[in-house]
Amino acid sequence: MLATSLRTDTCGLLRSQDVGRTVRLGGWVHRSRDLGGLVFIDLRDRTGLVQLAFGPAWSDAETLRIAAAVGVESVVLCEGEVVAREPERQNPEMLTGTIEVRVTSLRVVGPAVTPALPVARGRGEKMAAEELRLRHRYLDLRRPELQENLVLRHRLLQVSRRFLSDRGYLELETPILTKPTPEGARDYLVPSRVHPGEFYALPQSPQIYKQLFMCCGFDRYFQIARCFRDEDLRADRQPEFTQIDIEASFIEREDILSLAESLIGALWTEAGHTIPAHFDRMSYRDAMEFYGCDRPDLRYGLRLADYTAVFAGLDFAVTTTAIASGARVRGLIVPGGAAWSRKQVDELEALAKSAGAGGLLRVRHADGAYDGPLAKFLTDDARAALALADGDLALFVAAPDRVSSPALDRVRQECARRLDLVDDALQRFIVVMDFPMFEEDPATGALAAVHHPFTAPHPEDLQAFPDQPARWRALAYDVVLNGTELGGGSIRISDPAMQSRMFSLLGISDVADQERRFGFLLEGLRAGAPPHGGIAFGFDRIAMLLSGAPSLRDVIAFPKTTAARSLFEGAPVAVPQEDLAELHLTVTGTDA
RNA sequence: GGGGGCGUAGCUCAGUUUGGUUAGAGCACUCGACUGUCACUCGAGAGGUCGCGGGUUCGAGCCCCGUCGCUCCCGCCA
Repeated sequence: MLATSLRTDTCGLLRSQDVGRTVRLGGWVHRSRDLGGLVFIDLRDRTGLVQLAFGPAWSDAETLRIAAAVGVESVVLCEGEVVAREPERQNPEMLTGTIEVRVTSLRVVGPAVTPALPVARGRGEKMAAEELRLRHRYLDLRRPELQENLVLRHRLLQVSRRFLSDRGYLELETPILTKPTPEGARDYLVPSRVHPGEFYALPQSPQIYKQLFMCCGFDRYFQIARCFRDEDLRADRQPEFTQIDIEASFIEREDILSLAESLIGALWTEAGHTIPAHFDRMSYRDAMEFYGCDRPDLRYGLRLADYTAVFAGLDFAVTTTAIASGARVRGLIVPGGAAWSRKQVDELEALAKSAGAGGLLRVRHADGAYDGPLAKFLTDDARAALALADGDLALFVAAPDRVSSPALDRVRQECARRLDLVDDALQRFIVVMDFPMFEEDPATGALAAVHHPFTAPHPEDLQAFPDQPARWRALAYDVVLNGTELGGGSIRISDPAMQSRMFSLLGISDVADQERRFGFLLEGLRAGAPPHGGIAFGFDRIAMLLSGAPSLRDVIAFPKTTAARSLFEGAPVAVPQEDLAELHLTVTGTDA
């Protein structure tokens, strides 16, 4: 399939059945071994490696001379015969190890300077520093590991397209030059040359456009969409990233979720995994109550529980004061945790404190005795209620839920890590749903959208608490795997009056302001909008998980550093004054 | 914006704790030898702005101050 005018075959696919054939190959010199009279070259292309053999019995003197002299990473064309290797000369570590190509002619068509970092690594040899790998990406991307990652990425993209297209979803494109949105993440701005002082923004997501597609009747849309957010980076966060963006009309929540389950199933299948056809649903409320976070890792237990009743009657100021002020005492019981040293438990407390908790209460039960600062305050009833088994460590936070949840989440994760409870082979998918519509700023009381301002409120809550939006749940949902959010979406607001009310609740109460900022959505909704909703998956993150890569940078061909720079091509850069002038821009605040 | 880690030969690292002769090793590279290697082997050689700038000192890779880059985390990411 990959044969061309210059080659008959590719390196990595040659096998014993090719013995006797005369082949032409092209590739990169991966490694070479010059034994004097004999020369061996491992030739590499994207399909793998094959050993080229050069010897006086079949290669002429000039071919031998070239083979001995060619440097690694040079590109060569060769012709020769595929020969079976004698059993003792086979290399079981190579897929092509039962054969070799006895080369009769060799041409160096792309001589290479000595590579700045090694492409072929010896066993156990470390990779070059990531800074250098990014600086010399043209070499780093030659490594089979990264090639495999990008090939898997390609296959996942094709599976996504085929899957969605087969189900009637249309791949529709949306603009890259869009309108700035003051909400959410910072925009990347693009100055307009023809309109002085005006700017486009790169899209944070195609959200509004895909809703407009629904208003237009396209009914089912998808896009492998590049999105841009000008926020600080992480190992799993890049300034430009790819989403599988989906929207559909005349659907309800479960329609989208079952589509999501099937799509995830198709992607995981492509990567060689078998996963359940159905993901358990969990309410946001339960996720926070039992795991302290909205994307719990269910590969292990250590569930949180409410121990307020146990502490209510105790003569212990820390908990009684907290309970009196309306807080709860929540915590978890860690089997085996009693073996940890004072210092190890202190480290857990430090973790809880770094998440905002005032402290971490602890009591352990070992050799029939209760131990720890809390132990002497525990009555017999309290001990019975806790029901600690021998070897258990119990950890508590007495604080409002908004404090205890993140603190206990961190503690739970660290305990699981220490006890080696995290089974990497498990894939625990869940759908978290019924998120609150808004989160309240504790200082100002201002409402902010938990998902985004186009998410529909739960109809039950609209009915029950029409004037208490802080109590509304949203028709939003996240797909979560092992503590990682793979994607999320919602049923959207299709009623323009409701959408206008949403903007008001979020502080954009001026109608003219709403029209100026979101008029193009409101107009679309007013023109007749079907019930619709959708979901978007973080494609890079999925590719990262399925390839086993430790960083998003390993599944993106030319990624940015954590300072949002491209070390390879060198971006961003300063531009000449005259280019700025044409864009009506002046740069201030730099020393240049 | 804040905190942690790292920065020494083309690459990976040692040396920094306790300042002291000419800064070392492996791989890669150059030259030489070698007809069955597959991380070939053996011999020889070349290769250094110890990230950068300043300071302390008789003397700094090592101590101090500043700064740059990469990275991990917090904030941020509707």
